[in-house]
Amino acid sequence: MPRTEVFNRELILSQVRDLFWNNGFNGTSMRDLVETTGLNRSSLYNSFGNKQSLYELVLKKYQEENKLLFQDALIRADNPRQAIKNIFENILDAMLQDTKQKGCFILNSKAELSRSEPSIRVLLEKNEASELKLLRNLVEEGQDHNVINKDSSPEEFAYYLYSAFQGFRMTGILENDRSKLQNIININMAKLS
Amino acid sequence: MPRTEVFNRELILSQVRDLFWNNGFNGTSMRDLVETTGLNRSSLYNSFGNKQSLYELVLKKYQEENKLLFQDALIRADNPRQAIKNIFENILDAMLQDTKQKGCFILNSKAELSRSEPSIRVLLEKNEASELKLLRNLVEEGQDHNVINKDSSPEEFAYYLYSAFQGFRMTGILENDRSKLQNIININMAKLS
DNA sequence: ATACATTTGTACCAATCATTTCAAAAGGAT
DNA sequence: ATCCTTTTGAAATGATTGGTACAAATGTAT
Repeated sequence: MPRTEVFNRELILSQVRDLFWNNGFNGTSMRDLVETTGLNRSSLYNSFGNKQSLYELVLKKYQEENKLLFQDALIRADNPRQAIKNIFENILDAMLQDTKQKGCFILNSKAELSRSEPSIRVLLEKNEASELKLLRNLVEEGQDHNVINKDSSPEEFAYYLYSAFQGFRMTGILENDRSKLQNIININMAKLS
Repeated sequence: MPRTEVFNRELILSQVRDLFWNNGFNGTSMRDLVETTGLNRSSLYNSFGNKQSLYELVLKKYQEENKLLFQDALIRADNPRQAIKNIFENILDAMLQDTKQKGCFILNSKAELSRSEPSIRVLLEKNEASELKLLRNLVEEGQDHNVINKDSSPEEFAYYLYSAFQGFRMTGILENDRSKLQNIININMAKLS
């Protein structure tokens, strides 16, 4: 019965994500999206809704991909302390691979839209809560196994690490010297052991 | 000979700064600026140039004000280690006073414009360089006076602190619980002594 | 009071914005 | 091959964008 979509949905969403990521919501026009995806204006609206829903769609997608960065770090780790270091280094690798130095899409959204778009704020708060939870559990486990010190509570260390990750990503926007960035990781990690 | 301006230049620039700070460059229209300043469109252009120059003007202004936050911290400090703590706490106070949770104007600019506006990038790079220099000197002095440990070089600690400040400000956008934020400061400071 | 440089108010500009309209094209099911 | 639903293409919508033109108002200096 129906005619089927001819485009690669994943590819289109990646292109949309990169555009919003680089230029922000207000710095990206539907015209830009049409041009870089090669999709027709109608197809874009028909398949993904309006500009706002398109943005939320790719922000959610990015948040999921970001979670994978965390999960990969956990899988590769021998212990919780190593897992946290792996998270830092996964972020570092992502930063060095991003030659345009777009920073973190989540943080860019936070800076641009957390005050003006309640629905975006909700997405950001959910992301914060889930990251904090993961970190809290990781620290707790690490303290149980004596690979993380008990100078602060899991909750406190979690906030500290969450803050450190954000600073690390923001620093990477103007700085792409691997050794300077690695040094930041090292000092942060030193506080845990 | 000439007719003189009737408006309060400082007040106008504060209003412009707050608008750009809250909504970003692309999220703020000249119409918005006219409405909130109460100034006429012509006066705005005549006295401050176009939108871009207006933005750069208030970003520079903010960077200067931000520097005062640092200098105040130095003045109030007994030693370099205390000075760094004071910087953190000056930032904390500024964050708690800002009920709209706009974050840091410099970081918002970095997220939104560092890639698309070369002249803004230059301003941001200058700011980074001057902050790093101040922190490096502070750490060096602190190490000389044995109030900061020598686990890392002044340069390394400076980058670490610069990164920590940024993370701290970004965290404050969604979080305004004083004790949670104070806790982040405490853990960061613990790494120095 | 007159002259004059500057600021201000109003109106306007073309370009771009997000979104919609609607007919044409397309492809799977019968 | 025909039907039918969906995806497309092109054009147009009204609103808003940043910026300008120009005359009127204004205040200082003479």
